[in-house]
Amino acid sequence: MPLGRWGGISHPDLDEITVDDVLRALADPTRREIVRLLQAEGDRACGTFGLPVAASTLSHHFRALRKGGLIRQHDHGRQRMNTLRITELDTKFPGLVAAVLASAD
Amino acid sequence: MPLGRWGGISHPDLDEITVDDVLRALADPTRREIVRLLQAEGDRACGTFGLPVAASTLSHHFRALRKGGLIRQHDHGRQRMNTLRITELDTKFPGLVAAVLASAD
DNA sequence: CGGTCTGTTCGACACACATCGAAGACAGGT
DNA sequence: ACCTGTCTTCGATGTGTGTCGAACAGACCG
Repeated sequence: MPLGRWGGISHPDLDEITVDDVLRALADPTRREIVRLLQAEGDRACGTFGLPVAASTLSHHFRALRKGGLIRQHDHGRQRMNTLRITELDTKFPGLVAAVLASAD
Repeated sequence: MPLGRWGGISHPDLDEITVDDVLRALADPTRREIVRLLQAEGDRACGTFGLPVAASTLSHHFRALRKGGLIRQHDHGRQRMNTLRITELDTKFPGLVAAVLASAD
């Protein structure tokens, strides 16, 4: 009996997040694009990014961002909302995310 | 007839360096350590980092850093010197490398 | 020239990862 | 109850990458 959208989404504490986590998460262009859109236009559901990848791939990227501490997720009806943890992250890695976001791909 | 240390080491122009190159290069802890030591203690030869990896692995990492635009190399006698391209990089990706270097692993 | 030191190249290997389609889980609406 | 819309999980696949040892190239020194 496989489980569907389960788990009460788990987010790492700020203390647990390493620079390695963050850099590995940001080392993918699709994920950087997600983070950029979140910063530019605010919170949004997983399906509302117009990215040229399959839904399952998208899901994989969102998990990577969540485990890397880049985003926070919470369910809202049938959609899953994403929020940038940029303020938190900036206290631990000052300027890191901002510098990446400022750099066009 | 394999070639040895050949090629007149090739470095990418600043224009060619993408944020993807830089982030992929910095996404490895060994390479981050190399960059940190270069920033902290200045230019040095490949063999003078006390890193727990084989020489061939080291060589692989230096090439990754060079192709990613992070360092510049030039031969000096039998050793190869490494220089951080931090000033150059900072004009293109302001604060990026500094933010990474400021974050302890 | 022969030996040594430094660093690179070459395979080979294991593992991580981006990608996809198919199937499943849940929430809402009809 | 059923269908639909949204997202996740699973399994498979291809590609990338970190690691190593062995062999090689070139510089220096005796």
